[in-house]
Amino acid sequence: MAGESWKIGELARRTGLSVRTLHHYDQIKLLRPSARTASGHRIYSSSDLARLQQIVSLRQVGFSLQQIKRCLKDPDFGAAEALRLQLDRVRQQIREQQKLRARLEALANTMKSKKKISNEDLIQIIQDTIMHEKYFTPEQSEQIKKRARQVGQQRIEQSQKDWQTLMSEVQTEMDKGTPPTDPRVLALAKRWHALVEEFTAGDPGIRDSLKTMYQTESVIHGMQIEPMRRMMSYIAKAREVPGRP
Amino acid sequence: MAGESWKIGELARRTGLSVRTLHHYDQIKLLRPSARTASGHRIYSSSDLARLQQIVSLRQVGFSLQQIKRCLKDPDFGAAEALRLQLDRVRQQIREQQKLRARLEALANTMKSKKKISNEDLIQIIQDTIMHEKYFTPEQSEQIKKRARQVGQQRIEQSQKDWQTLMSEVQTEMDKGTPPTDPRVLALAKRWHALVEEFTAGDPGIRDSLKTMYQTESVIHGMQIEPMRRMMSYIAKAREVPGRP
DNA sequence: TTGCTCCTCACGTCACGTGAGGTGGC
DNA sequence: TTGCTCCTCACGTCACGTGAGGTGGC
Repeated sequence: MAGESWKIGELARRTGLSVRTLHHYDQIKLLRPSARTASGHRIYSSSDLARLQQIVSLRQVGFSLQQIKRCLKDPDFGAAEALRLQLDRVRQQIREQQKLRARLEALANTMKSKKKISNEDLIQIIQDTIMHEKYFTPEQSEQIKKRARQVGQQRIEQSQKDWQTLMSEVQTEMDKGTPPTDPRVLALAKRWHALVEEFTAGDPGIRDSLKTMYQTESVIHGMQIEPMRRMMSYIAKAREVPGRP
Repeated sequence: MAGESWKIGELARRTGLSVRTLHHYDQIKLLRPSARTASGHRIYSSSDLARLQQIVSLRQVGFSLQQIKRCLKDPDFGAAEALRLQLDRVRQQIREQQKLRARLEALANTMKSKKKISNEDLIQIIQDTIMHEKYFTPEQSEQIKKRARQVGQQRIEQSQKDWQTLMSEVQTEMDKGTPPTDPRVLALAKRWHALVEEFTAGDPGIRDSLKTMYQTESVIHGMQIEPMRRMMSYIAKAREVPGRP
């Protein structure tokens, strides 16, 4: 029981904490050195060290300094209960971080097929990715990605151009007042459905999700989709016709 | 292009943010409403909304508000690079959170076999758990846990009592100055090794880790282990004897 | 005397939450 | 006139990091 003792710097080195941290613990009365020299230097005893090690351990299970204070002072502090809550919180946080990781990985994936992207385009991609998550399950996303790999980057770009072309043709007919029962509109409808089928690969789940997305959102990929919705209902009427006598 | 516009409360409701958050974004010049009423009320235009949606998206990939500001202002801001760094950070954080989760789960496991535990005892268990992690691999921990389940709680408690008894007997012989070559000490050594073997289940890896732990730490399970180290070397000498002619 | 350690303020961090105290528009 | 919304300060959060300016002990 010689009673070893340390100055603040020595204790910091022994424990891997910073001197500032020990100052802070002193300040908030979490760990006050049991003595001071005449000139005011802090002197920590071996029981101070033992307490500090308890503090560090409790920090390492995620307790706040306030919780640690109460835990060390108040025998009625429900430490076991606090640990259970802590576990719940950590599990929840891991789930959230994993979502974020999946999002960032999806972005990294999307980006690696492109060359230089402007910040503006990148933000657009981010917005699309996040919106995508809202309507497609991870399995559906996986399915779509797999399909994209199968058909290849070139075909995807071609499809996008085909969409542009098709939409402007549809808009033209609508502007001209062509009735949806016109055979030209039916032809456009067939191309429309073919492109949708190509994207969904015939998967009805993906088809439904896509439809919900277009019915819910007002802007997709930076485009107002209200005009597109009007095209959709025009095209839908075209399909009804062949069924009639 | 009628140019819709919203007051701050309306915009908050539309985006799910708080009014205070929008005040904050205004304050740090991240999103300033493009107009004010005569009485000073903020008026947000649809392009303000578009910018806000970009901000929200960038927040959802983990960017800080400062990063978002730069990303929206400076075309040279390396957003793609920042995303990669963000992914690294998130992966690292997940690894750390998973360690913490494993620790808390180990604690929950240890605790569920006990009834009411005082905070003091619980802190002791936490310290032991954390120390344990330093010397045993997850596989070894799993091994030890499995073994504990096999032998049962009762046998474990009995072993701990046996340890206490044995150590006090060894201490007695040391105090009496009994030479380690004495047959009584050899008998003690045999009991000692039997208890170690029982804990390690004959696994040499676990045996080594245990030895390293006792050689490195100065306090284990709240006990000074310096006296125990002295016992160990006394006991070790006892073993050397039978080998001699 | 020179280094190194120690001391006490005290501001800064990050993204807002939460009042306080008062005004504006239906 | 009563509610509801809006306004501008301004402190608080959490666990310290980071100086600033000065003193103490070998």
